[in-house]
Amino acid sequence: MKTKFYVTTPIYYVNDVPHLGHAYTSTACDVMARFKRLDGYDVFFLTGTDEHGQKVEKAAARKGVAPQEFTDEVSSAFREMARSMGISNDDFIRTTEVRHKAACSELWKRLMERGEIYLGSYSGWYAVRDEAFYDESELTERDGKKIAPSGAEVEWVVEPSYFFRLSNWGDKLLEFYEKNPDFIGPTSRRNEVMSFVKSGLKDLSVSRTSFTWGIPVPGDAKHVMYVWVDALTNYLTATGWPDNQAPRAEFWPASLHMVGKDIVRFHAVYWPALLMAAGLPTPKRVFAHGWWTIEGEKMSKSLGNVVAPGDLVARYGLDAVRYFLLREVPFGQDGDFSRRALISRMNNELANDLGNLAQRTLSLVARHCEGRLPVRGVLTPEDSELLAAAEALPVKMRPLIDRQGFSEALEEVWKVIRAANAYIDHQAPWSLRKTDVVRMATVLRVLTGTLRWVATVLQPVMPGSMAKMLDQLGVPENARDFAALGAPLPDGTVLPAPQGVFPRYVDDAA
RNA sequence: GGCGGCGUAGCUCAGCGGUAGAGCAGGGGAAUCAUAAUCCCUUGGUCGGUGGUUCAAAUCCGCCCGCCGCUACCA
Repeated sequence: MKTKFYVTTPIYYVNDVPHLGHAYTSTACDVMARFKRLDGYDVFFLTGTDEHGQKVEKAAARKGVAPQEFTDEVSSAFREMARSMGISNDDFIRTTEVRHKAACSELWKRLMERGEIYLGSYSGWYAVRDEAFYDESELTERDGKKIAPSGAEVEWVVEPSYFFRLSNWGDKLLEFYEKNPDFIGPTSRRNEVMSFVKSGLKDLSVSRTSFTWGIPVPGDAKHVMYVWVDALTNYLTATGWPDNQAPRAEFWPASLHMVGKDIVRFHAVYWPALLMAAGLPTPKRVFAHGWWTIEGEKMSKSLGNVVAPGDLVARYGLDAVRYFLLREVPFGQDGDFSRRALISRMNNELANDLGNLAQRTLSLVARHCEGRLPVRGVLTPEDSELLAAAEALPVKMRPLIDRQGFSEALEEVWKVIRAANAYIDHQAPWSLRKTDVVRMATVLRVLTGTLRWVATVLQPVMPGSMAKMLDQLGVPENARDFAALGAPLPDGTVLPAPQGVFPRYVDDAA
């Protein structure tokens, strides 16, 4: 039986339209999912939308539509984003679905039964104008009145609220982090989370009475669940929970929750605490990636520089964008998305290094080997060295991918591609054609073999382009996973006419 | 304020106790199979500053300077 691998994107909040950041998270998860599938895992890849909460309720009201109608529309925009980015998710969950409400209610009931949730009251300085609570320390005084940073007047408000006994779980969380050093990545986030927990946890207010667009609290319809309790539960819902006979029940606990750095706390503190409190297994890993700036500036609506994934794909091509996102920046750090950097990667690495290597190799095969996979003769040390480097790729990449080291994994592949370019130059098969045809055949076969390994391991990042390259290398569709790499293709396999996979990007703006 | 991190070639970064590295950018050369792509060689750094530990420090410790993150109830 195959090992299970369950990866999730956050469910995207429908108060926003899909932008580069969403595409980034989803693409990273997609690469995880595709890599694991190629490596023989049984993968469940989940994405979806988070649709409850006051912001959504208000946004719908502003548009003059019912919340459900509003979320239907925005949710479909996220579905479309996934399609345009080539995301291979197995399910798309919406928190407004019946299955999800059922799972949330069940989780709530269990927490109540275990005494982990109690009815109390939430009190604080509330600004009616801002509809927000402020901490005492944020307030200033004017004419004897407390004033919020926004300038709004605040008043002391007490309202009933259910609370989760988060304060009981601090020590258990710390113990959990110690025992599972890989639970939070990268390490800098782990440090932050641990210091946050060490500073002491307060009980968490987990219901709201100030709006109604949410999942009702079982047995107390005046309250709706705090949106994060609702949202986090989606990961469980999608496995069919609480039905332990559901087809996907075996996927819990999740292998990896990919998140943006802004929502680490919810995933690395609240979520495991809720699960432990409910007596359920905790996810294996939470990884927080960084943000993109656009041409050196923060992406924001007011700057008008929000990048729509669809526009990028239309202009530069899907695989180039996916490659750039994962190659340009060490995953976990912030990075800058610039047109110049993207084009540089496209032309130097995709067109020149890889595309041109395939093209020059395959056109020599087409012209001088009758378009058939040539016979490999006796190997020289140079031949063996290149092949060994290519064949080591899955082994080298596995641990890197397991800790989301995408750019490092790609760097490993490019080391092999650069070595192959050096090899073809040194071996000069175009000269061997006149002096030693047998040797020429061996050199070309070593190169097509190397390219097959390279194209195979690059499929998760660039599925479309690598499918084309594997077509040209004569690799049948059922022989494109890692397990199939062990069996060389038959000599004489007929190859299609070579075609460029990565054209150079010529700037037409100039 | 507290806790944590970072500051290494023009740019992006790796190295984290043993005579400074990669990619890109710049310079020179080779080759001509290929998407004018490729290959080889090369310029360039007192590793933020300053004290200390050590036979030996970019690497460990102290202080200083400069950036950045976290420091809970919008999601």
